[in-house]
Amino acid sequence: MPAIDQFSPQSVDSFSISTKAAAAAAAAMDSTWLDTSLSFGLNVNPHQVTGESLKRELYTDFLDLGRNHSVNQEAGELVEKLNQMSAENKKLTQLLTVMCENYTTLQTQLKDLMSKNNETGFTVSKKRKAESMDNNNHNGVSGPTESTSSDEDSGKRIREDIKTKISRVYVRTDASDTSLVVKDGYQWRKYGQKVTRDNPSPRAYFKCSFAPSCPVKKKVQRSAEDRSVLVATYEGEHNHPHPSQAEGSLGSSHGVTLGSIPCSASIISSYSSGPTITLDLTQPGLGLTQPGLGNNNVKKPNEEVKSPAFQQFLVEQMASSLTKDPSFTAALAAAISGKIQQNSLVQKW
DNA sequence: CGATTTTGACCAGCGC
DNA sequence: GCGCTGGTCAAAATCG
Repeated sequence: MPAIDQFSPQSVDSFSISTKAAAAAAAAMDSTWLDTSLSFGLNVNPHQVTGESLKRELYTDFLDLGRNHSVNQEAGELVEKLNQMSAENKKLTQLLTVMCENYTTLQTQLKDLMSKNNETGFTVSKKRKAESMDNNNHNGVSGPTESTSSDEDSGKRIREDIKTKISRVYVRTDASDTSLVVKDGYQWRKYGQKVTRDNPSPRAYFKCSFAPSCPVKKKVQRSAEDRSVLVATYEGEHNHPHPSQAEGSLGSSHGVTLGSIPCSASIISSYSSGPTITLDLTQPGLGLTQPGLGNNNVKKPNEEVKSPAFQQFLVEQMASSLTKDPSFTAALAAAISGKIQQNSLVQKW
């Protein structure tokens, strides 16, 4: 599962380590290098530096600096900046450590839930005949004409035992955005739209573009409680590869993938019965919570959670959430610029 | 010009 | 049986 590996704890650890190294370097600079630079500024002493040419160069530089500016002031500002950077690096390191821990915890919980689900399975009783027939026709050869009245009773029994994959995904979008589009990487063909009784927002009905060979259907409707949340209900399983995977190139993830969801979202995947799992990526702790989105029935995670497509979805959402978080990007930028500054200063000195 | 979306009509299940 | 409701169909419109 390459997508998961891209955000593996190992990779986070390595980044964390490198950030720690940067922080350590900054701390070291605070105690030694900065003191040296300060001493240059206040009382230039080239004999503290080894290498005659370097000493001369530094001495000349600082004499020039002293002529043009207040060296003391500049050194003070530099010390302040580097202290800030050091503190920021430490904060970032801590954040990454916490994030890594949370990620590991979340992964463990997800595995637990999936294994539990695999043990128990679930049964959905269908209200509508049509739905049941759709569920029976996963090979895509669908249509009421295939059902005969003679096997109605046995059909009923079969329908009762039908195990259909129904997953629900909540996507936070702009409330003013009226489009009922949930970009999940697959291609869908809209075949209907209805206003339902319990929700003033219209419900859109989609079929997979690979239909009739692919039986998957999707319903998208805004949440009645929170109009900024789109509720996408998936029925069935795709019997073809994810378009982005089918492309077979590494760059495919830049195309129509789940990462293109126009939001950093709270994503909830669930069965139509069982505990609902809310993966709230907007929370710093990436914690599991119970949603208040009107699902009075408790829901279980679907096997779809286990599918590469969905895991890629999760990973991309995590990455998206991180990259869209201004504080995270600012801290990252500070860390990187700190490193670059450090390197350039080391080269110069 | 083919694919997709829109939208009113139709169908089927359910409750009364 | 009738009405309500959710889901689907299919012709027309729209889009690329």
